[in-house]
Amino acid sequence: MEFGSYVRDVRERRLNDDRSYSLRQVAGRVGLEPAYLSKIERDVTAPPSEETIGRLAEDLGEDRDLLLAMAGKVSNDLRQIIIRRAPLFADLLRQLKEAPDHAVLRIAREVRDGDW
Amino acid sequence: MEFGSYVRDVRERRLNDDRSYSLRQVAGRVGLEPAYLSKIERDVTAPPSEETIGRLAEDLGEDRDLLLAMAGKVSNDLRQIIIRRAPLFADLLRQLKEAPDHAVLRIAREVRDGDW
DNA sequence: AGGATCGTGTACTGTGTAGTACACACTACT
DNA sequence: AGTAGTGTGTACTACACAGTACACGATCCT
Repeated sequence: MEFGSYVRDVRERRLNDDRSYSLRQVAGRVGLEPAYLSKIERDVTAPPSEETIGRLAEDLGEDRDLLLAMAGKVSNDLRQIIIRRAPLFADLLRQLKEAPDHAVLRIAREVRDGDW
Repeated sequence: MEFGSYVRDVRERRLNDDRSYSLRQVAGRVGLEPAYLSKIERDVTAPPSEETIGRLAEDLGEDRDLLLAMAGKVSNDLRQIIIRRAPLFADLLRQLKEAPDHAVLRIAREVRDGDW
């Protein structure tokens, strides 16, 4: 699914039981021209900037990283984490490319529990 | 160190025992105008595109991911790995942010040895 | 019936990206 | 002494990015 159609779906679901989720009102809260948000939601134009996607995700109660991913972007803080130790993290990510979800999850859990 | 100065240092080191590493010849092999490479090496202009950095890294025998990182960029294939399973990898990376190098390396090794 | 709200069509703008093209002065051979 | 090669200054270009501004017709409310 495209970024825009997904945003539209989410917004319209919210709109069902909250009239403040009209395109115009969301655009107002997020700080965009309604015409621009309209074009975004119809995928007439490319997804907006990372900052705008962040505000949109917050207003719609969606996961910021997921929304960014649908826009083909990676959050700036993640980019910085990789860049700081580039060859190291590059290798790790390429190793993890084919690893199943539960393995990646297990690793994240182990690291969180601090057993290094 | 800035991207450009680093490239210049590397190139001049190569130039010491191989006259084919003049700015003009490298530019020729990599497919750039000499004036442009000159501006890049003096950090007068922003680092070039990912593709160009890749060709530069190859010609200079440098690590592609490292050079990209110095340019503030992340390789496209890594971005795709994250984007495919965005919230999952986002969480993992944030967990690993403070982990020491040897811990990250150990994880990469374990994954490579396929014990999941 | 009439104002408020709704989504959208069209035109325009400023900034950044990723370079090319050409001319110039300096140095190094031979 | 001449020519080949070196790095650099300046001007320019094409295209993408990230939007704003305004007008329009349709719908809802009361």
